[in-house]
Amino acid sequence: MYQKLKGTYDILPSESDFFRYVMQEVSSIAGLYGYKEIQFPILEYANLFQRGVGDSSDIVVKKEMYVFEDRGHRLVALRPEGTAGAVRLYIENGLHMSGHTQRLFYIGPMFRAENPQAGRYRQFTQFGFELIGDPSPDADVELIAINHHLAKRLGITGVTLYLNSIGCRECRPVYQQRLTEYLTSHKDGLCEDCQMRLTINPLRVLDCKEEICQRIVRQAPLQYEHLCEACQAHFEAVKASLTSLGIAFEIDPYLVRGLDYYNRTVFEFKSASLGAQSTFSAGGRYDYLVKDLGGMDTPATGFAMGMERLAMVIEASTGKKRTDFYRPPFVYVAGIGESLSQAVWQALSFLREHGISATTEFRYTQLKKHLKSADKLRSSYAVLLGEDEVQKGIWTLRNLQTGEQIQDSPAEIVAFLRAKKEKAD
RNA sequence: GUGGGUAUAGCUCAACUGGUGAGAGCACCGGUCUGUGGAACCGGGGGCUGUGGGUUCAAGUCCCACUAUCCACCCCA
Repeated sequence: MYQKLKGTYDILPSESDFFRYVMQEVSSIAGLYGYKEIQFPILEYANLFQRGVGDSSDIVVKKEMYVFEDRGHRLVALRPEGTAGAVRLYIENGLHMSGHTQRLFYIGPMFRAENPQAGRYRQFTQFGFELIGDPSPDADVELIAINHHLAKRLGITGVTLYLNSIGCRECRPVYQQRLTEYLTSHKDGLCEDCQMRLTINPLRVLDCKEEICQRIVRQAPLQYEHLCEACQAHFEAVKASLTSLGIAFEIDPYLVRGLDYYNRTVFEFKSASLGAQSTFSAGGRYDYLVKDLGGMDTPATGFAMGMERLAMVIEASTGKKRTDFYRPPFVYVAGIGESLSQAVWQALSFLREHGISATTEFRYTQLKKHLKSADKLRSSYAVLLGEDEVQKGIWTLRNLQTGEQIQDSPAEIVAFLRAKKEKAD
């Protein structure tokens, strides 16, 4: 038997309405904030991601990218994240020439060759929001506000927003220097991994979970205490704006982003209901990336949300299962007897033309079978079509919850159903 | 890449310390019931017990390897 690849998953027909609901809510929020959807390839030149994501990120260092040579001997990769592709799209299509800030969002599959775990897949879905061209603190705040709004809209509870500033290319090296000095002086007390991190990316030592490292880290100098004036002002403005919007946050001085391109504001939304992979949305400012990828010097900020994790959070906080979102066809058409195919088709078409979802089982001729099918599909109504109805040119409509039946002309019944359907929606 | 748990029907799980043809519930199909479903009753199909080796008179059960899956580390959405 063929099996799906490790770290991938199937969405079954009983679950797909749930995911569609989540996606619709997200794109509806995007619309409310004036974000336009963009689409870019899943497959790109591998060096776009190597540049974009950064050489010290684990995606590159630990070879978590799906990279291969295509038939033209081009080195290509399945995108491990969306920002690099979005920025490439921005630059290649000259969107900066439009003269205003670009508010973009995307949704789609991402790929990382990691070992799967609860809430972590090799193929997963992210929706990302990117705000390109605005350096203001309030641009960062807008993205956080979108997360906040979305959580509220989806009925998510028990989430915490963690916030930090990681400085800029002016103040970060100064801080890193101090941090490195401090950590080097305590090198012997650090775990093996951290001794290595010390040379690659000392910031990573900060969120090491080893107790021996934690003891040293607790005394370490903190970035947000060593911000330059401009970064300090930016960070204060973000905090002030969040406070005035009534969005609660916690400063996490050890919050560091895995991707190299971030500066200043970084944030994560975590849920206690998720297990070890508790972050379901994360983002921050990336003022250097556009230029690094060959564009003009352009400030930018954004975030990405993991759909699978978001789905788990929704289930945990609403108590609903994904199958609870299933939407059955509204009407089931039951053709009773032989040679009714034409009448059944006419009824189905008439219903569908009026926006009413309808289905049938062509293979059944007995009413009993039909009703069982309608029951299994969980349809609300059944249209009964036998020789009587066909001769008289009427339909019998059965309410499948109450068993109530009425007979009327197709036009009247469709009008009735449309009213009922609007109520149900 | 590393560590631990698990692997029996489509799903959830049984099968005493190894011992006669591997069971149940749900689901599925059919019948009781040829224009009235959800219930009940009766019947039916389905499993080389994850794969491959080994120990034994005898393996679903014990041992080894592999694979898959879950959880965790690393890291991340």
